[in-house]
Amino acid sequence: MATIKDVAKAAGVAISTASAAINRSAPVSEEVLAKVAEAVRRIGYVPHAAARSLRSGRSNLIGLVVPNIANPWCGAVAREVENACFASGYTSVVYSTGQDAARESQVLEMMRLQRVAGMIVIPTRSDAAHGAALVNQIHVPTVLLDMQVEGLPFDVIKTDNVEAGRLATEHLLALGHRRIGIIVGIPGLATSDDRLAGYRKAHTAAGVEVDEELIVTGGFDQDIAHRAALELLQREARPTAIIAISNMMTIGLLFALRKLKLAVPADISIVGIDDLEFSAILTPQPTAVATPILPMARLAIARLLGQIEAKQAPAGKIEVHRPTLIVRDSTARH
Amino acid sequence: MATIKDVAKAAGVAISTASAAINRSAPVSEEVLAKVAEAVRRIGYVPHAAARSLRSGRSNLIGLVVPNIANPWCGAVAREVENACFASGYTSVVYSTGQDAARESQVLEMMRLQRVAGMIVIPTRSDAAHGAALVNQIHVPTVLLDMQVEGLPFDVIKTDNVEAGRLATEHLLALGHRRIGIIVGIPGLATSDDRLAGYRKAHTAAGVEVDEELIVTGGFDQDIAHRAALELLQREARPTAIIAISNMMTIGLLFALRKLKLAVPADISIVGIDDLEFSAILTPQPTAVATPILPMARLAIARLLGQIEAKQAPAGKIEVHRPTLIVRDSTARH
DNA sequence: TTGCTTACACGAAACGTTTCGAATAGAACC
DNA sequence: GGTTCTATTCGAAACGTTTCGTGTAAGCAA
Repeated sequence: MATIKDVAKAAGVAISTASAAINRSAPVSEEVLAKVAEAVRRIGYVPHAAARSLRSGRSNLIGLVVPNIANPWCGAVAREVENACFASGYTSVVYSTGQDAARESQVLEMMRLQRVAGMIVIPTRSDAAHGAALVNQIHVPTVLLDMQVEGLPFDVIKTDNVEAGRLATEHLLALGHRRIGIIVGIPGLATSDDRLAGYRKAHTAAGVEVDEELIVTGGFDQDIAHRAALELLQREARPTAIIAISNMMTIGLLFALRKLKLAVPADISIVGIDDLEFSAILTPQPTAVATPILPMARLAIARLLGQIEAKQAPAGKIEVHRPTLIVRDSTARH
Repeated sequence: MATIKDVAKAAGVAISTASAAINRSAPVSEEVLAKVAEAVRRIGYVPHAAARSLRSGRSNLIGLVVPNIANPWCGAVAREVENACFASGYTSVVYSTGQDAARESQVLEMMRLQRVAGMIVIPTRSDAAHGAALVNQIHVPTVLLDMQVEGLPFDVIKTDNVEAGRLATEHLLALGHRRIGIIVGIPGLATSDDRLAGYRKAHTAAGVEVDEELIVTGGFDQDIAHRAALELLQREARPTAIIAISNMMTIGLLFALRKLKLAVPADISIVGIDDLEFSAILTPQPTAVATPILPMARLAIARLLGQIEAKQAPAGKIEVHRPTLIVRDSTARH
């Protein structure tokens, strides 16, 4: 494959001159500029990113660490990141953690191997122990998306998860529901815990006592949430409404309802947190608390690129975006 | 950041010995092996992928070029590719083309810049002109997924799209439908053309004439398909059944039906090509022709890695996977 | 013309690896 | 004890860039 040496030879200039012409990194005469450009075109020269990054010490790789790239929610983030990277001459490399801390550690190691210039990370855990482990593994500008990690000094872009849980619950309480089930994810995970906290907060505000029995753990997967929902729905004293705290969990819940032939919202009301892109074609259309994932993703990558280019340290700033309740047909008065 | 030089110094050996010990690329005594391993651990050394690939001429990057990573279908492919890459010490870099040839060209240029070891490409076009353009841009082992490109000498892993179109149509014809609409994607694109060909084939086999008016072009996007579906559905002489040839198009179609308050399958029957993962929670559950995307993706990456490691040339083999009809509730006798 | 500046072009070093031929040391053989 | 072999270790070159200190010719002021 053609190298810059070939370009230099073809253009009849020194290698360093060719480099300067290609990168416009030093003054070069119009004449030489044209000769080099022509040579590049003729030879079909494309610089070698690895060599470039090795010498310059600057990488053009941006790491994206998500729970699961097959999840459309993550896909949307990836798309935004990819777009922004492309526009700025970076290339994104994506890895999925499967929401598993050990795997996350391996993935971060890979990122280190590739010497990414910076990372956007949706973490697997949010506790201090996890933060302590991670702080030694991350040596590049990083922006945490969707979730804060205790003790990690990076910028965070997240949703107000307490508010998200509160909005969903408040809506159901206002409709007269008093036995509201909630399927949470992994305990100890901030997104999950916070949304549950919002659930409690709404209850307190309404003066309704929380029945701890109605809080079930479902994991963030569709399958596990599905099983948890089945269990919850088949109890003697069934809740009159259920909240699922993530998109995949909502699908699992809807599947369980379908299986048990329960009518929504006649038999039971449903609220999902995180909206489903295809909710318009569901029957009934699910009431949901939407989180502004696209703007958040865009902001995250913009922040990251800013930190990389300006070599400015992260402010450790936590930016919280407001979720919004979208009332549709899956919730009714009780 | 620590380099192999630091490791060598810490272990009290030469750089080349350290390299040999780390990579097990040459015989090294047990004693030195242990010393080097210990040094690596203590210093926290992680090799520099760029330097390594520069010197060795081998890259550990695998390129994945898809229409749109936010599309769950592509996400599923990405996940499989990522998994296989991870297991073999490669890292995948994903780029979306937006089904646009110009963008695809830019993306391939990026892949070239990164000197990927190989690529899995879901092409944007399949005609010979496109093949002629692409053949000059691709210089690494490549496997084409989902679609063949005329004149490109690579292995292809695809579905039998004619059969997919035929299965969907045959099913509807067997149910007594005679006016079957079909929303196709971009004309000239093999997946689209072939599925349409299957539609014609089924008609011929059943001795039913095709009404060309019922073939509308919708693009692969949800929005465009949605508009095309609306147009088709609001005609004087409405078809009694409609086929959508991709997952996103099916969503667009379902949305249009919902908007027009048409009952499925009472008013009209629906078949989608490519199954929707969440079809279980739709009402009615859509009859679909499923394509084995996961096995195909797994096969593609396995093939590619094989070609890269064995340095064996692609056989130019076209592997065709069978689609299967899954009858659910969206189709009824006419 | 001389001296000084400006504008550009050049050559060589360096980035962190791998690779390969050469060096060394001990073991085995005669 | 010298020679040959084997097993390991070493040193230096090379991969394709960027970067930086020098060199040089033209332009300008004196």
